[in-house]
Amino acid sequence: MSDIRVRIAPSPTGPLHIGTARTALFNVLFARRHGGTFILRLEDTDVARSTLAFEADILAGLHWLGITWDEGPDSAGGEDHGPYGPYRQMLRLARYAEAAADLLARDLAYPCYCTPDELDADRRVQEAAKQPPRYVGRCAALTPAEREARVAEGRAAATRFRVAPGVIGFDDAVRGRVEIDTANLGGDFVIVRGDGTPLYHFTVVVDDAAMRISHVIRGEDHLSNTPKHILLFRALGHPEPVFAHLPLILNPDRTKMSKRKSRTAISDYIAQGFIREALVNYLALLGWSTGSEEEILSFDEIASRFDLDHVQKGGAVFDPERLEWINGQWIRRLDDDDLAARLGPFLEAEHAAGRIDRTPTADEIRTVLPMIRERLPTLGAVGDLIGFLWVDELTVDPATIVPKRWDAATTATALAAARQAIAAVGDVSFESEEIEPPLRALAERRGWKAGDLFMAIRVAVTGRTATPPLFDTLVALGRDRALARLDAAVAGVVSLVG
RNA sequence: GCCCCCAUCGUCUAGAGGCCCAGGACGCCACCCUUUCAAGGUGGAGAUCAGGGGUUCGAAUCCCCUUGGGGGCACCA
Repeated sequence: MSDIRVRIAPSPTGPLHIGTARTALFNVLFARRHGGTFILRLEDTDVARSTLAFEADILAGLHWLGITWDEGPDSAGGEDHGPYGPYRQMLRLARYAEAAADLLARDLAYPCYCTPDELDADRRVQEAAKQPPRYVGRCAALTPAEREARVAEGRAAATRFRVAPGVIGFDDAVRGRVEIDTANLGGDFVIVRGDGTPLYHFTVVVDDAAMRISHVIRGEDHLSNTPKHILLFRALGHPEPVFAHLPLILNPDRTKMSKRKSRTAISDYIAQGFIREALVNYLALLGWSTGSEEEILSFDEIASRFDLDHVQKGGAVFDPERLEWINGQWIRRLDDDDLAARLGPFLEAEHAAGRIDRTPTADEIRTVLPMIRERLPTLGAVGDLIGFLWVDELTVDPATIVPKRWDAATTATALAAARQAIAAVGDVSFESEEIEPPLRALAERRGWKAGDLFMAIRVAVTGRTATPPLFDTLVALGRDRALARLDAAVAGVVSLVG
């Protein structure tokens, strides 16, 4: 195992986001490609917004995608494993406190007694003057006596890190050289809240240092914050990792992908019936490419090709249609048992929602696979596609049964004749090759276009104009039910004739 | 307001000075296949490589400027 160590550090303040999933994916891919270690660390210091439910959603989502970590918590609220634990920040509070005390002792940081109101006021003044927001430094040079006075006032002290003048430069693995003047960092920044809980910029560095992270691969939204992190690494006396900032995933209007404008929760995609192979494939290709024209790739194939050099710099608009196409490609590649098993939950959901009257068995699903596999953009489409197979009372509007070129009388006659022809096919030989010839012969004999006849039958027995191949559908329905539906349809259409 | 990043078909992208008057994929259109819908096949429309200057014998590829877009600037992560 190489000494490459990367991590994903989600915050359990919301369900697993598409962007987090992709960042996690790029990190594992990088680790797997180079024989490194992939770590999962929970950044749960925002106690007000973090929940165990979100934590569970995130871990389950990553597991569902097939993303596994070498170090970190196994499950929500579960045990940590790995030599650098614990891997949830609320369990590492003592370390942050120690690091902060060290910084304080060396005067690299100082206690700040400013109240939120004071800070707000400062910000408003700066805004009015069209100045960039920045900490004014009110507490930067307090004497011991002045500090004691504020404490005596009962003011809580936050800890601020001193930002020294200078230019911070680093070689981003995807963007190249980046240099930022610390004068633009907004002044000394808070690393520990007044209540003693540490803040993100601080914990991320303390932990990345402690966990020996070698490459920080994250979203571009952290690019501007990187100098703060570098300053902290240096203050803590730890070598800086390599940084690699990935392009953002965008809404259709090219702003950072958000819940408001796009579907961002992985669980939504799972619920719609996207499969992990497709999501992984699609996400990997969002911002990265093989450099070749390969499109459909498995996790392992991607892992063997992955590199940071081919990561795009510009943001990428999330394109649901392309995802759906890739999903269809992967669904077609699944073997029967696998596909049937994955379809199960979706059919159960259809049943639970009352759209079908019973949940088909795995065997039943398997027999119907050949006629639906190429017609499923998502697993969730299965109900609309063949749900009619499992409804007891199919209600069909008679008017929809009449083909465009036909009138009701012709339709009634044709359906009745078709009913006879189908009934003539015995129960034992009720196969599509046995059903088709007599129906075609019937159409020819009466001068009907076969397509019209078939369409009338199709709508009569399924209630839809778009279905899997008709004869396979009739077989799947079974002779008795097919005939019963035909009878009902004839009656309906006859009533139309009046 | 300040700082940083980015810029090839509508979208995802190939392209790392001549192989490019720019290739693939999604989507779109047409045709083929066909009982509908898909899938599949074939073909097509679609990008003066954001614009303008350079450098070079030669630039989508290098440099500069402009424009546009995005991100960041919290006692959020």
